Amino acid sequence: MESFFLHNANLLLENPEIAASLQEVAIPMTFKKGEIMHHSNTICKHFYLLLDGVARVFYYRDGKDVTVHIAQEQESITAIDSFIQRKKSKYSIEAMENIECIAISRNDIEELSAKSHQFEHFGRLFLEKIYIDLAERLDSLLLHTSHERYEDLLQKKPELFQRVPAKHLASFLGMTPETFSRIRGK
Amino acid sequence: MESFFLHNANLLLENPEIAASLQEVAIPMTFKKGEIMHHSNTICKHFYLLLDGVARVFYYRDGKDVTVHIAQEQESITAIDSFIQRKKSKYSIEAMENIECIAISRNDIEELSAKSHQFEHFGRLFLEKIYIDLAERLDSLLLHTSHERYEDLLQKKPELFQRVPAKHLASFLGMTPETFSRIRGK
DNA sequence: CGCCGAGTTGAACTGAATCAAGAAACGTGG
DNA sequence: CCACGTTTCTTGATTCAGTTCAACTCGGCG
Repeated sequence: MESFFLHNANLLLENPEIAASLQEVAIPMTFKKGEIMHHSNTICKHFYLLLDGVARVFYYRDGKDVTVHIAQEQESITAIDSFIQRKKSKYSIEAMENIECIAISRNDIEELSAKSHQFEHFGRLFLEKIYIDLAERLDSLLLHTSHERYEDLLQKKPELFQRVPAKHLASFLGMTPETFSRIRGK
Repeated sequence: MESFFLHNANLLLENPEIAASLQEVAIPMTFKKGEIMHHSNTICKHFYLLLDGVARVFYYRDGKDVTVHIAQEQESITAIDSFIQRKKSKYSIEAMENIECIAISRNDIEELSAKSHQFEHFGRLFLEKIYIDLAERLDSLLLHTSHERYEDLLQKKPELFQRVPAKHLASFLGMTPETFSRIRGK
């Protein structure tokens, strides 16, 4: 397993033409720690590439706050359901540190895709990548124990354990804070 | 939740130009019940659109046969990991009834995508769709009990309960055959 | 007929959730 | 910079859904 749904945006930025197109429409934005970058039940109009800081996507599952995605620098984050389906999202996005990022609007992405075959192509590649990530995440949740998922994340993204509150890592890994704490305490 | 990962291929066929392009490269194929349409540990070169019959994608998770996708008529099936990443797949595909289908090779899809912006566009839409399906499947497994997942599938795809052996439905729903049987017996 | 895989049923087990309560960390205002 | 209240984390006891293991039944097919 590679990224555990932490999308690396390099795919988009490493191609000069794509990067240049994105430059033109990118809007630099900042968010303060704790700020909600996107509110659930609204349409998410932006796709964010983080330059600094950590953010998470979460929603309320049976009244409980569940984190489904965490992104750091060089990674992307959006309310994917809304972004794809152009309907109100069940997800919110929260800045967990002060964030510097660039935002690209859904409309601009559509326009660039319509205009440029190559851009459309990279859009497809990006979706292929996050699809595989998601399939791996699903496998991990079904196949591995809480212990194994904890160790896996610890190995792949140790920084997160310093930067993100334990309760959010716990729900991201599909376990309760109590279980997370017990595993941490060996 | 809509499709529980049962991709409907109408997206591809309802557009006349796309359908016509696909016609040109589509290879009609048949498989007998029980036949393996794709062997794991080989590269899956085809994407199948089923015209008649039921097939499943499965792999061995800790030595156990786990079904991860089931497709009927008008739906598509492939070893998605291999198809996207062009590497050996961990999945196999098995015909659970005699199958009539058309096969489209990965190469042809790539060529059509390179040649036709519109085709590329539909490729992207298709991926968006299966991404949302997969996200819903993940949610379902985390949020709902075995009971609820059973009822959900029963309501959405009652035909499958006649056509597919219980043990495969069980693993598809993320439970043991015993649990499946107990739920079925009310 | 007799076999064999599939399905059912029962009993014991278990990983993780839940409930509860105390300790530590945080941040906000004085 | 400290005090206080709130949130987060830890630790323990209990519960539960679902797995595992095992035995038995059924139905199709040689």
